[in-house]
Amino acid sequence: MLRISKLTDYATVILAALAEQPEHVRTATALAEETRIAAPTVSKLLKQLQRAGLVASTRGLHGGYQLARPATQISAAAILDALEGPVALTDCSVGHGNCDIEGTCRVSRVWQRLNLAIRRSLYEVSLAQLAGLDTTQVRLPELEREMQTAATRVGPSGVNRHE
Amino acid sequence: MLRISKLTDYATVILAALAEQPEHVRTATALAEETRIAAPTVSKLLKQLQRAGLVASTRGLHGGYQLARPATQISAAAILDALEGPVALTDCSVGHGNCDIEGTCRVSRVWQRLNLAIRRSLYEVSLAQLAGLDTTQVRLPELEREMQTAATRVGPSGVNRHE
DNA sequence: AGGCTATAGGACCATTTTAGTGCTATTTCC
DNA sequence: GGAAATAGCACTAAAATGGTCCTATAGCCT
Repeated sequence: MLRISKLTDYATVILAALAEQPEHVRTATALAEETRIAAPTVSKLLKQLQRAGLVASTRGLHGGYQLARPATQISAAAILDALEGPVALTDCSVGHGNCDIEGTCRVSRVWQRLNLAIRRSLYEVSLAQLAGLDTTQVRLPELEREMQTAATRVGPSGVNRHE
Repeated sequence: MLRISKLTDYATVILAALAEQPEHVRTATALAEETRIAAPTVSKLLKQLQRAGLVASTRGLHGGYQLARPATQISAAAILDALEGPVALTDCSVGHGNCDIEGTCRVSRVWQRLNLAIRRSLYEVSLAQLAGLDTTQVRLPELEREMQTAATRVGPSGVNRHE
């Protein structure tokens, strides 16, 4: 769990494709072929990304999509926000007013803190890094060592496939 | 998004209740009353937690549940693992063998890194901290400042309610 | 021994969320 | 005006989630 949706994963692949040639305008169908993702899905995702301001679109003949700003200025958090709304570990936040133990519940405070920790990590990673274009500066230094030690217990989780 | 399920949230509340009196054995129904969570749900969750080794159970008359080990030695990651399986940002990990762009996909590497960053945060927080019993040492120092600056843009997300 | 009280482990169903498709309107170039 | 593209919905199918119930088993007490 704590997974991102498949659509968000697709969106990342699409954005990464756009990031490789930022000034080149491409159509949704062209991107579908390039990424091997179903055309209607690509189209739908691009519309969402446009609304969120991550990609710019031109309509009409010879229209298409391109990144709205440099890949270095698009964070992973922005991508998640665009497709899934803001990160919130617990549902409680969208409250329906029926929490009985609200007053005595001390659990929330630290969930909130974790929430921010995760969000911070997502802010620090750019699309350029996700796409592998900015290899010089992946700013999660404290994790370099962790990656080796934790590889065994995380198992195949981190090995992503995109379809 | 990136939320934990409601059941995991419940589980945390239940565990927090157990953490307050670690040596006191309580029944599922007693915990249900205490936490105001529906009894069958509490029972179901406790069974899962028992299987995961987070709580110890005694059967028969005067049976019930208690923490299997001190609250300081139960991490948030362990709780999530128990209820939702290991954290994996992308579905790809549970592969069905139909990823077309596997070879050329450079996106995965950084998702993996983010995955570990998140996991690390979850490892560093114990049940004792979640329950507010161990206020002395909440080990996410770099976030203290972030919490203030980010409070505005995160909105009500972090304000949890438990029902 | 027998009954009461508790957990163990399923099977099961309703609801919600997610994924994916399709249709119509609009914009722009030729 | 027509062709090619995006914009914005509405809709359906499938999967995950949340929640309930039933039967089996273990332990204590009379």
